[in-house]
Amino acid sequence: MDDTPDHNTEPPVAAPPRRSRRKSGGTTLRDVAKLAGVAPITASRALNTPNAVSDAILERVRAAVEQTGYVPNMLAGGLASRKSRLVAAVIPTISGNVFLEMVQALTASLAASGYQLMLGQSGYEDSREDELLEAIIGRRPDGVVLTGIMRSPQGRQRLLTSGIPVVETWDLTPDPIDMLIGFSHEKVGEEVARYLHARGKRRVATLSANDQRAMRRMKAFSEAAIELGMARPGETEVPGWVVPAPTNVGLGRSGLRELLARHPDIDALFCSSDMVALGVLTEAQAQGIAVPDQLAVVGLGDLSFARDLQPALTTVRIDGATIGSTAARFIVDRSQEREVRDGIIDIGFSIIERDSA
Amino acid sequence: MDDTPDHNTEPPVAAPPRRSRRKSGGTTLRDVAKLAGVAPITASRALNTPNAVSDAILERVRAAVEQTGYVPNMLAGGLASRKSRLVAAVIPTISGNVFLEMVQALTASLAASGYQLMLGQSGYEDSREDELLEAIIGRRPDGVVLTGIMRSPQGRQRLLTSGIPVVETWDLTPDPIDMLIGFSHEKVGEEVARYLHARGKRRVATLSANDQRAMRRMKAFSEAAIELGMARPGETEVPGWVVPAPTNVGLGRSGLRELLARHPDIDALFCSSDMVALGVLTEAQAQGIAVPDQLAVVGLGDLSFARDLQPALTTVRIDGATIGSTAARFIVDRSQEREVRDGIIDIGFSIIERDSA
DNA sequence: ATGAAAGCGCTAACAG
DNA sequence: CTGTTAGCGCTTTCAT
Repeated sequence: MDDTPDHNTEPPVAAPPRRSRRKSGGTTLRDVAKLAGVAPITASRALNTPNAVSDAILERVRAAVEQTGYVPNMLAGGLASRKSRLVAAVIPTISGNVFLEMVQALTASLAASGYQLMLGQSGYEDSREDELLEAIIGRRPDGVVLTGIMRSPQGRQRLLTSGIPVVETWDLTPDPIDMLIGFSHEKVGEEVARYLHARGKRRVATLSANDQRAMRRMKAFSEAAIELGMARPGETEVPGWVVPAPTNVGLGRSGLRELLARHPDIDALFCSSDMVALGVLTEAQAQGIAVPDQLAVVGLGDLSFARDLQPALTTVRIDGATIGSTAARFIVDRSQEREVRDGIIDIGFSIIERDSA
Repeated sequence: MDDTPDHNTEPPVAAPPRRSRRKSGGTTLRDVAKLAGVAPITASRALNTPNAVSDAILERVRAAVEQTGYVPNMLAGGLASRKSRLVAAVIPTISGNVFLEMVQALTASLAASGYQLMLGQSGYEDSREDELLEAIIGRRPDGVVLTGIMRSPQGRQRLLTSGIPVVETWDLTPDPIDMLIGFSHEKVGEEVARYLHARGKRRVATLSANDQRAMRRMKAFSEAAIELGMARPGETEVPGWVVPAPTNVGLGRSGLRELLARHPDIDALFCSSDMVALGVLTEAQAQGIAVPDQLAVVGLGDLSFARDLQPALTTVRIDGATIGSTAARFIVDRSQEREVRDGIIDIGFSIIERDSA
C-alpha cells in the first residue's frame, strides 16, 4: 500500500523510475497491431477468427504480419486461452515398432487440426510413467494419450484432477479414466488358440515379451489351448518362453532355440510381436524347419514387413492407425468443447491369415 | 483517451464492478505460497532454486505442494522466463525405422534433463517442413532438431531470426544454420563401392528410395563404381532402381525383381535402407539366389534386426543414438547459456561386415 | 534470504 | 465490428 499523502489531488503518478524487463526483441502481436493501426485484440481476432473482422482490417493485419514476419507466441496464447494445442502421448517405447503406426497417425491427425504431439517414453515401467505424468500435466496439454491402462492410483488421480481429456488405448478396462480405444488381449489369446486348433495344431507354445499385456495374451492363449484339449496329460499350461521387452529379432531366434531344446515336439508358436516372429521364421529357416507344416508361426502387430516375408507372416492385426486417428479426433473434439459420443470403444483385432500358419 | 472531467480530484476509483475471468480452479503457485505463508516469488524460488531459500521455508513450501498436489504451469513459467523446456524434432517419417534410434535417444536424453520432445513429421517434402516450422517456432522451443539440412531459404531465415538453437543432423553442409551432427552421404556411397569392389564384385547396382539423401548416396556410389572400373563399356552409371520413400520390405522384393528383369547379371546391390535390404534378402531366398555369392547385399541403418537375419546383413551403420543424445546435449547446454564447443561434427559411419556381402 | 511490483504476450469479458 | 481492461500463472527486476 503506498503512503501517498492524502492531499495529493492528482491521479497516481506514473513516474517512479520504473524498471523494465528486457523485451524479447521478437515481434509481438502489439507490434503487428500498431503497424496495422488497430488494437491488439483486433489483430488477434484477425488471426484467430477472421470472420469476426472486416475485410479491410483483415487485409491490413495480414500485411503487417507479412511485413514483420510475426509468429504468434503460443505459450502466451495458451496461457491466456487455456488451450495449449499440445497433446501428449505416452508409449512404452518407440523402438519396439508396434506403436509406430499409432504414433504416426496421431502426429498426422493432430497436425491436420493444428495440434502438436509431445512424445514421452515410459519404458514399460509404471514408475517412469508416473514421473512423466508430472512433466506432462505441467504443460497443460489439451489431451493425453496413454498406451495401455493407467494402473497407478496416483497417476489416475493426477490425471483425473487435472481435468485434461485422457484417452487410454491398446487395452480394455471397466473403469477408464476418461476415453478408451482398445481391444481385449484375452480374446486375442483365445482366438489365436482356436485358430491354431482349427488348423490341426495340437502342440502349441508361446514366445512372449515380459510386458503386462503380452503376458495376458499368452495366459489366455494357454488357457484356451488347454480347454481345447491341446495339452499333454497332466499339463496345466502350454510350453512358453519369456523374453524381456522390447522384443527384437535376436530374441525370437534365441527364443525358438530355447523352446525347441525343452520341447522339441511343438508344432505351433504364438509370438508376442512380429519382430519376435521374424526371428522365429529366420531361425526356423536356418535350422531347416518347415513353416508352417512343421511349425506354424503367428505374430502380433501386422507390421509393414509381415506380408512380405517368406513365408508371409500370419499375424494378429491391431489397427494402430485407427487408434491414433480416433484418439486425435476425440481429443480435438473435446478440446473444442464438442461432445464426444461413444468415447469408449473396442476396436477389436483380426487374425490375418497368411502362409506361416 | 478517457474523458474524465478535469474536476475529478480523487484517485481513480477502484470500484466499477469488475469482471473477472474464471479461475482455472487448479492450484496455482499463489495458493501454495499462501498456504506456506510466504510470497509467491519465495515459493517459486523454493521450487526452482532451493539453495536460495532457507531450510525452514523450503520445508513449508514442500509441504504445501504435497498437500495441494500443485503442478507448476510451465506455459506460464515459460512465458515469464523465456524457457519452454520443449525441444522440437522434425523427421521425415517415423515409420521408415531409420530415425527411430535417434528419436529414442533424443527423447530419453532430453527427459533426463527435464525437457520434453515435440515430434513433427515432414513426410520427405520440403513444403510440409516449412509449414511445420511455423507451428514449431510459435511454441518457442528451447531448441529444434532437424533431420537433414534445411534447404528452404525461408525456413533457414525463420529459424535464424527466431534465435532458437538449431541442430541439423544426418547430413553435412558447409553453412549450417547453427549446430550440425552429420555424415557424408557421398562418402557412404564411395566406401560401399570400394567395399564391394574389394570383395570382387564387378556388376553392382543400386536400389534406392527417392529421397534426397539416398539419391546422393547412390550417385556417389555409382560414380565411384565407374571410377573403379566396375562398368560395362559405354556405361556412365551403374544399374539402379528407385522406389518411393519411405521404404519397406515389399519395395525391396519388387525392386529386386525389377532389377533382375533388366539386369540379370548383377552381383551386388546397395540398398538405401535395411528394410529394402530385408526385402531383397527375402526375394533372393524365394528365388533361390545365393547371398552373398551370387548376389551381395548391403543395407543402410543397421536396424536392430540386421545382425539377426539369415544371412546376417552387411550394412552401413549410422549411430542414431549418438546423434540423438549429442543433439540433446547441445541444446540443453545452449539453453542453459553454456557454451557449445565443436557444435559442428561429422560423426561418420561404418560399414558393418556381416554375411550378406 | 525475502518481498513488491511489473510484466512475459496473449485472449476473455465486457462495452460500445 | 472494434476497443478497453484485466488478467492467465509465473518470473524478472529492484529493493530491503
